[in-house]
Amino acid sequence: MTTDDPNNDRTPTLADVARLAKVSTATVSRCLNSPDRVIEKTRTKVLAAVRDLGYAPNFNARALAAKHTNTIGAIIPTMENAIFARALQAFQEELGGSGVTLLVASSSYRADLEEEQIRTLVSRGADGILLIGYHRDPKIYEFLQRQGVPIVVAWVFDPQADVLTVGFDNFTAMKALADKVISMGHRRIATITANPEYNDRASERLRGIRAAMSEAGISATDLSIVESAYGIDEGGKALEQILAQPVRPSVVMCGNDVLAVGAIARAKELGLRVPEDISVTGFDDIEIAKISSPPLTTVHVPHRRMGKEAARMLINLVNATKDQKNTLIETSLKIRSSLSKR
Amino acid sequence: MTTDDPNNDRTPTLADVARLAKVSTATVSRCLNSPDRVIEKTRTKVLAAVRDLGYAPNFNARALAAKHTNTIGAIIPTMENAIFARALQAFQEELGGSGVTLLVASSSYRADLEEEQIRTLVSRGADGILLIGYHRDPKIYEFLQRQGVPIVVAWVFDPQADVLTVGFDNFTAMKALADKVISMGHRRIATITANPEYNDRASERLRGIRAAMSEAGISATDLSIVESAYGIDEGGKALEQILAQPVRPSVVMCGNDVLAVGAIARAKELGLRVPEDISVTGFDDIEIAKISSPPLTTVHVPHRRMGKEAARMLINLVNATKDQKNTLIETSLKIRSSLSKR
DNA sequence: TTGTAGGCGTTATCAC
DNA sequence: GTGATAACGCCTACAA
Repeated sequence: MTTDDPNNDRTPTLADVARLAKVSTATVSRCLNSPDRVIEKTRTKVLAAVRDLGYAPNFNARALAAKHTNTIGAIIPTMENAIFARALQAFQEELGGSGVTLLVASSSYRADLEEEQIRTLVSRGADGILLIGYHRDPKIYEFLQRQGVPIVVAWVFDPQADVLTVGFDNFTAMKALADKVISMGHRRIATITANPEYNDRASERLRGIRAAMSEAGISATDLSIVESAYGIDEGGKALEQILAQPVRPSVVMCGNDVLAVGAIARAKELGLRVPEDISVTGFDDIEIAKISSPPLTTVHVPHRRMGKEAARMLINLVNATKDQKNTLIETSLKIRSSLSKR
Repeated sequence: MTTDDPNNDRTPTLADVARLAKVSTATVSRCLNSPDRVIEKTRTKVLAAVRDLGYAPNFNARALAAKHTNTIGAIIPTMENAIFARALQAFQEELGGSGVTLLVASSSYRADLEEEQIRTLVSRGADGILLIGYHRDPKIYEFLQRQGVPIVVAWVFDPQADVLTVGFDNFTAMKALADKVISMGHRRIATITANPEYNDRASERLRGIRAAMSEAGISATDLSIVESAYGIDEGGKALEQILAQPVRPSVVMCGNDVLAVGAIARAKELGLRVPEDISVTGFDDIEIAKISSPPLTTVHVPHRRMGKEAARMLINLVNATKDQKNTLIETSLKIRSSLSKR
């Protein structure tokens, strides 16, 4: 065998294909990327060589030369939650339909990890990035802008923001639920929320509850707040904290459905009846809300629609097809039996 | 400005850093990759330049030159299921601890998509890949081997397989549960399962039920099988199919917990009491199993441990640290009140 | 310890 | 329609 015999065991390259098909590497490249720019006969010849060699293009080399990757990244707080998973699935489906592949990372709700992952995604050449929630170090937005990587922020709707958002108004949505709760006679309210300091969805929802109470003339001191990580067990523990307080609330408004079903389960374990002894509400309307017993009163969020819309916006943004605008996703109240009159 | 003025708006490169720090690109590269191979003084100088420019290495260029990416890929059937999410989270945590980043893709339980994603991961230069389940076209294994990309297969334990596996024995685990079910007096059994043809976990579990029945001298005709996609609603629909059959079974053994809670919810909606009128079992022991009402009898699978172990094996495999061997993850029965004596 | 220079596999700009 | 050939940004012998 001569030195430049292509038939050794390293993975085949464009050059190998070109040699076998007796054309130039440029032609092979064209066959793969814009087949119509090459004559039928040579195309079949090249494609045959591709198949014979089991050639697969080297993505990194391609990205390096082409300066785009047909890849969009997404950073979600966690995969261990149907909420994000559902939206992400729709996001991916929509992307796939346009031939772009998705790169996912999860930040575990940690700002430092998220920042790291943003840099990773950028250095990997993501053509665009999906982020959850608006609140983060301004430097990150500057960085992204400098790098020329377009982003879309989901889960919030904010026409004021200087980035594109797709989502709903967390304040209004939770306020609507709180209005309903109050209209049913509840005065002493407890809430289980994520740390609102670094989570704008959580802080807006909390603000919604406060606004509703204030409007109804209920003292802010009648709201007791427990912060908790998201999780079923965590919801249960938070409920225990609430019950340990001197005055028992008549309703517990939870930051999401996962916390809520955890709270319900624990309440029942402790011998309380839901909703007779204590009402519970959630947020998101994921599948467990329906099968919970009692079924959960919650705010319905069309996650799949949001994911799909985010993908559409991002694709258009990357292609600079046209000016995109913020898009509002409508939410609605889902009243089920975990909430009853006081 | 001269033509080679670095101070324009394209993103900075190694060369820019080198110029600013007045060293060669090789030195900059070394500073970043093996800092100890360069003297303190020049290192600080270089690092300062890196910061000033906001330089971030181009991942694709690095991968192209270095021929490895410090990246491991994982393809899971779906993200919309806590089962995989939980294992994947642990997988990622373990990888992160070793400085390797994770690339995730989800195949939607479709063999064709999975194959495509495997090729994508390979062409992106993944140093190793995690796959779920052993059953797939042998050509894929050949391809992976030719490309020199090591893999680990999770969710199954099979010492016979010619690839590394980490998981449990689906047959034995489900048989143990079926043994228990039968010991409680059940004779007419129904099962809701994923299509066993392309899902070796499902087919092994089904085989486990059959073996237990056979050992107990129960006719195979006393098993009624309903195939279903995984999902809460799907579980409910499958239960309806079961109830529509002439003879009602006394127990429904589900392929996973998600199907099981869906079946329970639907049964209750239809006025049946669980377990008095019909018992239900699951598989996996995810969080909803505990909060289901009644709580779900199921097979406990330590998903996080499995994910962590998979990461460890893959890292060692990539580094060729030492010979890896198949590792067995122990499962256990979780008996809760959704199963009662016949 | 540091610098020089060739190469990694593609794409894209030119000619022809 | 096709073929040379120069980038793309980084790593890594090899030399100094």
